[in-house]
Amino acid sequence: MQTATRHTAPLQFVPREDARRDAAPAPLRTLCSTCHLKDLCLPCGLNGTDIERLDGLKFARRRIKEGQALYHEGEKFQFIYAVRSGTFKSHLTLKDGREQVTGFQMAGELLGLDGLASGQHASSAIALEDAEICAIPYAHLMELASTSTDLQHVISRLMSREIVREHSLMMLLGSMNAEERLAAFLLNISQRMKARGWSASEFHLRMSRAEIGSYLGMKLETVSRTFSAFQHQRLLEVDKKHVRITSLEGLQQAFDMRVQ
Amino acid sequence: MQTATRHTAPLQFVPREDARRDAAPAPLRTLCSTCHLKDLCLPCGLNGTDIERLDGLKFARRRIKEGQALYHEGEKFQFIYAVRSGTFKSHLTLKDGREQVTGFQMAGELLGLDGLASGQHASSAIALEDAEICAIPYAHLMELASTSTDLQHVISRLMSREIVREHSLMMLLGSMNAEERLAAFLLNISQRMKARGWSASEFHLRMSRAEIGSYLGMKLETVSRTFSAFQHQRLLEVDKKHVRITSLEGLQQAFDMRVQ
DNA sequence: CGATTCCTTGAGGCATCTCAAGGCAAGTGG
DNA sequence: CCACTTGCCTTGAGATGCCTCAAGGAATCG
Repeated sequence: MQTATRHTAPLQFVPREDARRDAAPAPLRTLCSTCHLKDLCLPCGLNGTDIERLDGLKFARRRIKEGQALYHEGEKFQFIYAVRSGTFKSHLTLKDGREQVTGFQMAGELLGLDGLASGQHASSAIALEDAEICAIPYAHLMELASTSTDLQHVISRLMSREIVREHSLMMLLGSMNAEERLAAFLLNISQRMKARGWSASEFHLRMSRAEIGSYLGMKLETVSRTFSAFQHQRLLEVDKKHVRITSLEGLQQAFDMRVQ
Repeated sequence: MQTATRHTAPLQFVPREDARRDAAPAPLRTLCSTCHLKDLCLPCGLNGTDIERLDGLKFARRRIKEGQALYHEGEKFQFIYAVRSGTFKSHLTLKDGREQVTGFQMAGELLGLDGLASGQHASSAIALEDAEICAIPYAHLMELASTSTDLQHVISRLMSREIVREHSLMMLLGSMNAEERLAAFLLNISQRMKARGWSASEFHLRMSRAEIGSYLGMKLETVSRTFSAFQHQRLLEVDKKHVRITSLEGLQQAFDMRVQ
């Protein structure tokens, strides 16, 4: 295990040295209402007035380097994190050192909601590439929510979405075979890429075969073999982490075999 | 499939005929502050003033007969349900007719939180025995929450708890073998029984082998064989659905092999 | 250039699934 | 009350999909 993954990134807002050199530092105040991710992220579903109310939210932007942790399992829960750029994995660590990946988070998605239950983070979040996040103080968010029922609804809805997401994952883990699992995974990534304005058919996976395997409940060798099988079936073209879906219908079919 | 499971129980408060005969009808107003489940259910963690505020909540009590649905996947979401008595299963139905059980709910636990995300229930809830629930209108609950930040916190915490619960299930489905899965399941049931003042070592399972199997991601035959294996290991005494844990330590060990 | 990490592929083993048969308990109808 | 059905559980035997172990290739890094 790398030492980097054991170390939590500093809490304060720190534009990295190289960022200072080749670009203007990020503005001190970032507003939800002008954020390019506002249709995916926290403000999603809010009307004009409420989005402006969200602008009252003071939060820090932080850069997280690849391999660094945003938070660790067991750490005190204080912030909800919104991914601005980059990709994260959430995972639990088992007693014997193995990990179960519980999710991958992309731009506009939230991290840390599982910490509310006990006041401690129930999982760890690791950056899979250099990333940037907004750290929203939970207490402050709830304060703001008490002034707007719509904002309360949005927060509840986001948490419910997480529950629904995990339901489908349980279905996947509980009753699908290797090909169905990987097809479901790739179709999910594809949709999320599309929602972010990227190509739905060609993308770069940020996670390793082992991480995909942990997420899907299979060994890395099985993930690799299933990628190869999809290539032979002419559903994909794979070059390491670069994936091109050549037959979306075929993938859908592999997935649709069992799922609604 | 029985027709009963395809039919949703009526929405209005209906004391059943036989209930009217052999007992006084349930009171028209049920108060959270005097409920025997208040330490497990919605009021959990609230202080005196806020619990009394919860008493402003108007909700109906409903009886659900064994096999009947509280709600179906796809139905409009309007209520959060609190189990007063009885046991439920939540499940998703796959295209090919098979089902994935996503959880079992006991007295004091909440049902329906997955409906918030889209305004439609994402799963179905079926009573595994005659049961009674409180149907709490979600809009009304949120109205009340807008008057109390503590109540908001409690609702968020309950949703977060559901996320954490599903995390552990993912860990179970993703990286444990049959014995570990069943041990984890039985220990979980045992804890929840204990929290309700029942015996932690001897209880009656309300769900079938097939339902346990669906929940744990294994076939009913494997569940049955694993029960038998535990009996041979002198960890359990099993008679159909009646289970007596004779070695809690042994079960813990079967489970602890991998999990924190 | 060696060390390291990640990926791919092969061969064999094993845990779980599949298929099948039979037992038990509860319900039903004659 | 008995014969029959039905649902649920248990157990066995064989099949199989995924895992384990192992080797080697490709890319990255100091």
